[in-house]
Amino acid sequence: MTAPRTVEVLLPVAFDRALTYAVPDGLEVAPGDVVVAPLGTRPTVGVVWDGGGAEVEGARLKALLGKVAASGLSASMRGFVDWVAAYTLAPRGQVLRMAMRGLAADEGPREPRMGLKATGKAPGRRTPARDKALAAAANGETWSKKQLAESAGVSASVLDGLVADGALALSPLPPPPPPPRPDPHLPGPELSPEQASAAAALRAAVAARSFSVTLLDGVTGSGKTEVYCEAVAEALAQGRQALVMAPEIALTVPFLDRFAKRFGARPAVWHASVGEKGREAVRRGVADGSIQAVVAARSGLFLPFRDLALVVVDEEHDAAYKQEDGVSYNARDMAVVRGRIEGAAIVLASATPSLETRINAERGRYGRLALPARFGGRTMPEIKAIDMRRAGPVKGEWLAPALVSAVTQTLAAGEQALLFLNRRGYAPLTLCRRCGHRMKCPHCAAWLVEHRFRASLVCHHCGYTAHSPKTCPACAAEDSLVACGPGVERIRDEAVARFPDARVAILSSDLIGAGERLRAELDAIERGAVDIVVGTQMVTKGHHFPGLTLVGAIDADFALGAADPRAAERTFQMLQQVTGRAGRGERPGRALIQTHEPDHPVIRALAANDREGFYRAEAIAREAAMMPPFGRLAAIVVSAPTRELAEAHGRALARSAPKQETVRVLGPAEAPLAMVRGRHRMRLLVQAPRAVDVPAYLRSWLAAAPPARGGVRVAVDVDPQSFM
DNA sequence: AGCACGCCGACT
DNA sequence: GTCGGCGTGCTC
Repeated sequence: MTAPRTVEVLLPVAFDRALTYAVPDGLEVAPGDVVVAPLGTRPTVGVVWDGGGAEVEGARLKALLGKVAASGLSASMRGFVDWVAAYTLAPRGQVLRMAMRGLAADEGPREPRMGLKATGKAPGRRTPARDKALAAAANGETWSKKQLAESAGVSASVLDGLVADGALALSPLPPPPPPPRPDPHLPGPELSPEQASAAAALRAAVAARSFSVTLLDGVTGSGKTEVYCEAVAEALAQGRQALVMAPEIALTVPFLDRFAKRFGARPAVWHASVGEKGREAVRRGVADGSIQAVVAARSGLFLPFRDLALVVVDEEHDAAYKQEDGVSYNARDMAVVRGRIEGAAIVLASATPSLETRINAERGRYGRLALPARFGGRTMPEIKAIDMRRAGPVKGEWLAPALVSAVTQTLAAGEQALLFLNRRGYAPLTLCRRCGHRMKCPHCAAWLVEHRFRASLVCHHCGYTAHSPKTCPACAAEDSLVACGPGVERIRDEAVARFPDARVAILSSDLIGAGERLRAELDAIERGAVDIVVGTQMVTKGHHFPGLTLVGAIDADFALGAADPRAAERTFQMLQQVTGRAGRGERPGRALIQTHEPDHPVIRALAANDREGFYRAEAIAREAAMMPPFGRLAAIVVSAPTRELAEAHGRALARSAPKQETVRVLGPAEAPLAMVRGRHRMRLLVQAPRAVDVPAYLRSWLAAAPPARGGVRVAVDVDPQSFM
């Protein structure tokens, strides 16, 4: 008797090893095939992985249950899953799960959707609603239930009644026409000479049919989208596929419309709120090649493209590319890896590239295309700092006289002003005038932020919410609690008081809950129905406000003091993005930055419009802070139900770190506790020289680390945003 | 990720 | 006496 044929199958569960299964007679399977395998008590859909079978005692071997018609995973896709799992220290099955999203287990010929058709038979009973429905259906065509109900102006239950009566019958609907394909041969927009030469370089990178990474580094308003769309056009013209990734928030209708305008059809869309049906359709289309262009959030990187020519990572600096829960990865960097595996061209686009991408470009690892000027002869906004120590407002107000007069001029000219403050709510601190008590979060080491509109105090770290108290919880004094510092709500109040005739709108993520309301506000601003916008970082995402000519940054440098090694870079990026909103329309813009540190390098670089100088200085400062040769960063994230457990395990882990002289572990003391979704979190930071294999180091560390008990969980965040 | 197994509190 | 809470560990 011969040994049974076996295959290795990876299953989409949080499990690292592929399992060995017997292949029943008559079943032919090859690596990449989607199969059904028994796992524990349940049949589970998985993928045949390659690699020789490990020895398993015959008694424990189970047999595959069957094969699924769905398109499987190519060798390069399997390689990508393996690579990401190894790099992020995630179980391979968990990464496979991401690569299987949208996979329909019952994939095969679709059953036609059923519609309704008039039979010609008269219904048993006639009512006005039934007459309307039959009149609408009288053309003899098959209608979808929803369309028939809508066009007849009756409810679906009327139609159900007619079906029961035999006047309407179920009938298969013709298959929906395939969605229109984007057409790369439509004439593109007119490009400036700079845009045209960048576009030609990107087209060439795609035409080369090989792996490359190019930073498309263009100031706000330089027309990066038009440039990378030419690269997309090249990929489409070759009959190959293009993926455009954008931070979730940017996947808005205006963005898709811009794409549609260039290519005559909307791209396929892939993000969190696309339903299961839509996902299946996109996955299938991408796998069989019928979909050539996809616009996606970070998870789109795991789609099984048949012939991927190009990945564009728009706004590559955006923190939304980093996934923190489950498999922790940065989609921007994994895009580079995927490109290397697939032999695709990668374009990283940003007006404010991340430091690491700039450095990779400077060191020649990535190519760089620069668009240093705005499109259409428009100028960059003029930026001035207001020294709040010398020319600040009186106590209790937040708008400096110079900013107030600038707003006055702007309003008089019929233009829009934006007052930017990256702090939600009314006031970041509430304290007792009598005893000095500060309202703090019971879970985090953070102050509670007053939200006056909601009459509550909120922790912006963990979401803890309490009603605003009337008396001091420490000394019981009445009317002694005072709001300290500004949030956007407070700035709005001040703007309304200062400019009583102006129409003031507020734009912050607090509005997101009411998505409809946010859209209405954005529309109003775009139409010019708003004079002053008070907003958080939200305003930098996606939308264009052509009438905006003045930006005032209220508290520009408040984040600069933070211990975050990226504080300067983040602040510079944020202020560049915000000030870059001014003057995108017909009229030139300007920006005023209120600061207490006018001599800070970030503020000086902004005011001098010295982008290059800032990047150069910051790169040197960052290297110094990392103490060369240390460069790469990783974090071990400990989470636990209680603060004590998180701290105890964090300390135990730090003690157990392998003593490698070339790796530095920064202990729990340097990384403050936070609470996220009801769990206390602690981060241990790891610094290592570039030559060290960080994932391997972490793997060996965790293998020997004290076991996590009592609900403690340990996750690894190999920070790819480093100088690799 | 599921799902079973296991060991402690309030119910028919 | 059991039903069921979710902590722990396994999955060919």
